[in-house]
Amino acid sequence: MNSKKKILIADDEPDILEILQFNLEAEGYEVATAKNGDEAIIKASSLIPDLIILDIMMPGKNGMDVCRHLRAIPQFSNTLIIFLTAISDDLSEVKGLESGADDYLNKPIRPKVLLSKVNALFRRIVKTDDAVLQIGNLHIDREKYNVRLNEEDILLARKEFELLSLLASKPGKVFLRNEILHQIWGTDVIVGDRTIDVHIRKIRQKLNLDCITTVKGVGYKFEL
Amino acid sequence: MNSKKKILIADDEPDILEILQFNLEAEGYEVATAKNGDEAIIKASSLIPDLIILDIMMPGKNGMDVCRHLRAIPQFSNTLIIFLTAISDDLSEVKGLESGADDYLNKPIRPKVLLSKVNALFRRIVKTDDAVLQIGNLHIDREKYNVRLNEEDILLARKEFELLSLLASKPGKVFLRNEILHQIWGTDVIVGDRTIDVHIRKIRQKLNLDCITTVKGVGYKFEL
DNA sequence: ATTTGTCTTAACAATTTGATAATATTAATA
DNA sequence: TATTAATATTATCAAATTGTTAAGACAAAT
Repeated sequence: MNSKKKILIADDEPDILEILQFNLEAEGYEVATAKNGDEAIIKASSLIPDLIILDIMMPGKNGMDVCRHLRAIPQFSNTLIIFLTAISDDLSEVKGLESGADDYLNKPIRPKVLLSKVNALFRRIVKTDDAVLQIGNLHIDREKYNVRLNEEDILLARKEFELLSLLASKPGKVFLRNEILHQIWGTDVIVGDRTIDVHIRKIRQKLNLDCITTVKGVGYKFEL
Repeated sequence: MNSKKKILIADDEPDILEILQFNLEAEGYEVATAKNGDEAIIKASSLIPDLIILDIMMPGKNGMDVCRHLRAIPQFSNTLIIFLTAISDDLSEVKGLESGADDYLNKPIRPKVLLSKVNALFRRIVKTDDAVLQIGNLHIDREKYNVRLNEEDILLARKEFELLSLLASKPGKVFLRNEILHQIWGTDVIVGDRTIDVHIRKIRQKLNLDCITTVKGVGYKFEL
């Protein structure tokens, strides 16, 4: 969990490779590069990167070819893939679902955008994966439906559990009341204005821990 | 915050304007129109749309002229722009130029294609949109709804946060009072003249940092 | 049939916010 | 400098928002 994330970049322009490598390494990632599609496939197989950034336009095997090739291998079925596209590229084909990319990035590349995108992808993947959340000494197991705080089990009702689980899935993020309603009650169910508050109160009471903050006029957030 | 996305359409053919406007409004967007390039520039400056759809061929300033003009203004450096092209237009020129458009749409227009393209662009931009602003030692996290200055959290009320967030999104740019009103209060809400001042004051007070400059007779700008 | 626990709501309290009015201050200009 | 227009400041109040409690409907368990 603590190991550096590995990223493989494939592009035929050395300048691009260098810029990306520099920025990503500065951000703490381990970076490998490939100058074309075939090299990308070979390096991917040996490195098993967590994320692969592929230029769409490359001589020989292009980005989509590489993507399809890799996706066919079970080992890479869940690897993150980002495409680099120039404005002149025919996006329609890229966007056609089949390509199997997780995101796109337009050239010219803005390092900040790249980094925020990469970070976001990793954040998302980490979040999606975890059935068990561990924040400080608070333990939330979404499979077993239980919550433990300081080695002590805490009984939460279903709605309370779902609410806490949602908030804790992204510590620090403020969930809008609407967002909460949609996530937990669904888009069509209509409940009164105070329902969320009451559940929040119960969670606060049961946990007896100052971990849910109200952001007035906006929503709630979970924070250690 | 007014979350409806604003779209400005510029075309010299009234029929086209009408069709586009109808379809986009039906999709939930807020739409404004312009009959030529100059009008487009003027309206863009006051509305600050999220997306601008420009016909390539217009009398006077054509689409590319408008695009170049707007792109030169920092405020519009990241605004989405879609070109409308007729088959007879010289596409090589359009594509070849680093005109700075985000996508193209061929006439005759198919509403479905238009909508899917527009939606796709917004989806992408949402992801790209930086949730975290970092200016010097000031940290603004729009997702966590918090502001940190020198490692210390600062509590801002919602309007204050939105206002600071807006100003800080383009450091150095002067926001007209009108612009601020539109962005934060929405186009229909009417508030008194001194309301903005009071919020500005509170931000200055809470941050205790000389970062918001008054430009008399014009507006405010954020600058560290 | 009774008990238990969950979820929602209503009612009201407590709190925070945002807008305004009134006044002071500043900057530009004649 | 006097004048004026624009902004700053301050206190105040109404509105918006959330917190809290209790009670009732319902379902599951006993």
